[in-house]
Parts: sequence; structure tokens; C-alpha cells
Amino acid sequence: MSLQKYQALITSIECGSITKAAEVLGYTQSGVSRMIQELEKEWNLSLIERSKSGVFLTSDGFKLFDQMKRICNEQLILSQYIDDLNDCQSGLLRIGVFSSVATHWLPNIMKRYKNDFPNIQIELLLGDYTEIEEWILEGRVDFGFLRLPANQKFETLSIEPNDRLMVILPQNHPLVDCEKFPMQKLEEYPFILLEKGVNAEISRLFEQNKIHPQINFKTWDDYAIMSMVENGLGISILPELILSRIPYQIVAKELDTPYYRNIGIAMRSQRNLPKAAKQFLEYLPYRKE
Amino acid sequence: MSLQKYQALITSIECGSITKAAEVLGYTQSGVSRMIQELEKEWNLSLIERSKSGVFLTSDGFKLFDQMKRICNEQLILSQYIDDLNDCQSGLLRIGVFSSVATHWLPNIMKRYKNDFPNIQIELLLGDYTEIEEWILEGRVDFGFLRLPANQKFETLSIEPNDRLMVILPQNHPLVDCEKFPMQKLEEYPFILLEKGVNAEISRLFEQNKIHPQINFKTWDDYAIMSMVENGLGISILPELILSRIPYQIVAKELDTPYYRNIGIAMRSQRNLPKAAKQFLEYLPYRKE
DNA sequence: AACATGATAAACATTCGTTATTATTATACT
DNA sequence: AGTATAATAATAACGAATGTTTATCATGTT
Repeated sequence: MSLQKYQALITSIECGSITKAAEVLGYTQSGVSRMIQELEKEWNLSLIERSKSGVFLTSDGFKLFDQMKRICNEQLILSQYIDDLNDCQSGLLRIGVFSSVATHWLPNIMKRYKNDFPNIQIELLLGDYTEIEEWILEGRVDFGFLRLPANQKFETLSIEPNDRLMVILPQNHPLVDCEKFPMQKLEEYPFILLEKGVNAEISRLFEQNKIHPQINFKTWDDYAIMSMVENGLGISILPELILSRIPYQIVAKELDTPYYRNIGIAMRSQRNLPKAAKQFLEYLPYRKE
Repeated sequence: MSLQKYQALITSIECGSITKAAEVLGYTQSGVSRMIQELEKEWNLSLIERSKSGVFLTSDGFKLFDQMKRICNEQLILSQYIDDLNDCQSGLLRIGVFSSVATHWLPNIMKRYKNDFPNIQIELLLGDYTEIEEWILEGRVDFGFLRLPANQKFETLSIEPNDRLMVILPQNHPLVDCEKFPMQKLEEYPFILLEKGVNAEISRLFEQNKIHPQINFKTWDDYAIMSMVENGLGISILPELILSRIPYQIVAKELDTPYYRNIGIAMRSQRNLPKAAKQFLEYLPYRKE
């Protein structure tokens, strides 16, 4: 049972000769002759009539010919798919992202990638860290963005530059002109906390520095926070990534002790990544972990 | 490249486990594992993700999965066709026939055959001896009816009983009551000669017996001859086969030296005949040549 | 007679599929 | 929590099966 045998028979019929088919297919005459015999033996049917001036189908062969051709044709299509995948002429790319990456960071990269590989279909699955982790484990996505360090099971790449946490002030805030925002001063003003799923890096920053700000609001909505800060309801801390092209009258200040949200890419195995995904990684400013 | 490998991968995905797939397919776990690896190596792609709780498709694998399934499915259909051909649940039967066989002899046999094998498609190609010979040589028909002896290239079977040549008389003919018609008497009455293509057996009968009848008409039309004889325009000789259920007021007499038209079946090779055709031969009253 | 066709036998090469084993991880049970 | 057990897949080595070739034969066509 083998497609090469089908092809041998098909070509022999189309050439009207086993010898010619052998030339076309790059076998010897003997090889093609035997392939067809093997089919006939295996199926207990006589498929072709032989003569000294060539070969042609028997009635039984005729009945099966189209189906054999169909199978070979489907195989040809499969081979084409494979070739396309190998040179990224086709492919599916499933990426797990969280909001800020999807909104502020990826679009630019996707644009460049799409330009070079227009036939790759990209699916962004938007979720929080926990969901993205699950998706990677389950194979729902090829890779995902996570906060590093991530689950030991994953291979990870660190995105550069890391995402600085910035203090957000209204434009009329007393410290608006300071060089860097002193950590301790965070306790002195009403604070609006970004809290999104298990994304607790800001709370941890407080713990590590033993700071206890006056937390007036908690929300998961970046833009709500910026709006609230603009309106003088308090100050906040947001990852720099979120702050690109902000439509709000607010000021972002570095902390005196800089703090980073380390964003990375995680996957089960970089080696097993589809070609399209490997290619995509080339467009990211990452460094090996 | 092999369908079994596709099936190994498909079943592994459907079972979610290489081990289970191996059980289902009757391979060892090791075998299935290697088959999939061989596909991946051959295509330079990673098709599945392995884990300790089973396997699932990568994006690339996902892209190819349906096409692999399609191919396996087409193969299944082909196998079904083959099985059907082998037990005559399906098939094509192309028979070369000449008029009298098609009209007077085959229908009865075809009816019994069709009854037993209703799914075999029968094509009758009507022609004269020369055409039928060509069709057999070209493989246009599986076998054909010919006058024996036939071309040396053919394998032949003789139909029994042979087709007696009968003298046809009008009902008021002087010799209507004789036991057998004396050969010499043929010269004494106007004669209507059946001459159809190269079908010259009656002329040859005359030559062999050195008889020179008064040939008034020649025609290839059996029924015209019967009609002419009925109307007293002469006498004739026709093969007995044509005379079954004649709608004419005529009398058929055996010759005093009986003469036969030996009808037979000819084919390139009895061994290479499609199953359906071999089966059909069983319905014919033939004897080996 | 020369050429072209397909079949066959024997030798060689490759692939297939197994057994036995290793490695890893999930699960069950103290 | 730690340990034993079971389940998963990968790997190496090997023999069997299959695939393919070379060389040759047999037969018919030109």
C-alpha cells in the first residue's frame, strides 16, 4: 500500500507505457513493472493489460483509476501545504497576549511581520497571566506573553527593554518637577491601584519597600486610572508600556529606585515552534534567558 | 511517505495519546512514536506536542491534520471499491457483440446475471466481427463474440451448442416436407444471400461443396431475408440463432450435411479478466477450446 | 536484424516495526 | 510532604519486510 505505486500505475497509463513512466518518475522500468504487479497481487485484481506496444487499463483498473488519481492529488496538495509551511507562505500563529502588550506593543511588530509574511494567519488570544499560562500548556497558543520569571515548565525569552513602572501624577501635582519620584512620598498622596487578575507587581513593590500608600481605588482599567489621575483623584503607578501615546493630561515620573515589570515570551519548547512562530520571534527585541 | 504514518498521527491525536493509538492500530507504542517522528523529520516540521499526559497538535500539525485525514479517507473509499470489485458488488463489464447474439441469445443470459449481480454495469458494444476484434485488442471491451476460429492472439471459448445453418423455405415450397434439405437442391431455386461484413460463412459453405446457387439478392438484414422468403422470392440459409421466435410464415430445414457457424468468445487473456467478466462467463454454455 | 516492449531473478538498500530500556511526570498512598 | 507506582514518550538495536536496481530474458514491432 503506497502512493508511489499508485503514481507508478497512473503515470504508466498516462504515458501508455511502463518504460516511459519509469523515465518520467525516475525509476527503472523493472521497478515500475514490479510496483504495478504488487498492487495487482495485493488487491487480487488485474489492473492493466500489457502488450509489446504498451499498457492500458482493464475494466477493473478503469474503475479504480480515478480514485487512485484523487488520492495522489490530495497528497500533492498536502505536500504543497508542507512546503508553504516550511517557507512561511502559509501558517497559523496563535499568540496569548495581555491587554497592554496587545494594545501598545504588538501592533507595530505585527505590522512589520504581516508585511513580510502576508499569508500567515495570526490569532491573538487576549487574557490574563493565568489564562495565558493555561493556553500555552494546553497548546491553544504557540507562545504567550507572561511576566517573568514564569512557570518552570516553560522556555522563556525576555523582552528588551524591560517595562519600567512609572508614577503617574496630575499636571498640577507638587512633585511634578522633581527629577525622580521618591518611593517614600507614595504614602503621602491618595493612591489608585491597578489590579488585574494575578497581576500584582505593584502590590509587591509596596511590600518589598515596606510602603503603605493610601489606596482609595482599585481597578483593572488602565484608562480609568489615567483619567482619575488627570482629574486629581490621586496618583498611581503604571507600566511604561501602557503610557505610550496617552490622551490624558498627566505626567509620568521614574521612581528613585527603578522598578521593572519583566515581560517575556513563554512557550513549551522553542524548538517545536511552528516555522511561522519562529519567524515571528525574529521580529521581537528579546534576549535569551 | 505513507498512509500508515498519517493514520498513526491521526489516531494519536484522536486518542490524545500515542500509547492508546498504538493499541487501537495494533502497533507498539514505540512504533507509533517513531512513525510520527519520521513524518516530522521528513517534513522538517513539528506536528505534535508531547507531554506525560498525552499529545496534541501544534499549529503546523493543525494546518495539515485535515488534509491528512482527507487522504486517509479517500484511501478508505478506494479499499471499499476494491472489496466491491472482488466480490462483484460493483464492476464494469464491456462486451463486444454482433447483432444476432445481442438480439437472440444474450438477453436471457444477461437477465440471469443481472439478477445475481445487480450492481455490475454492463456495456454492450454492437459491431461486426472486424470491429469486435479491434475492440478486444484495444481493450475497449473485456471480451467479445467472434466466429471461430479467431485471430491467434486471442484466447477463445467455444459456445455450445454451435449455431446450425438452416435452410429457409416458404411454407408452400416443394421440399417443405423433406426430412433434411439436400445440399445439391440449393442450386435449383432462387437464393437470397446473407452477407454481413466479413461474415462470409455461407459463401464458404458453397465453395466447400462446389455449389453454385442462383443468387438473386444479397443483403445483411436477417429480417428482410425472412420476409423475402415468406413472399416466395427465393430460399436462403440463416444461422439457427437468428430464427428463434420468428414472426414470419417460413420453414427452417436442416441441411443433409449439417453445417455450423462456430460462435465463440474471444479475449486477450482469460486470466486478466475482471472479476465481473469471469463471473459472467460462468453463465455461458461454453467449452474450452 | 534492430529496436522497443514488459517480465523475472538475484542482489542490495532502505524502511518498518519490534523488544528492551530509559527518562520524565502525574497520581495514589502513606 | 514525601515516596512508591503507574503512565507517558523517546531511544537503541535488531530482524523482517519492502523497495529498487542491475542484468538478463522473452516477445513482438518496425
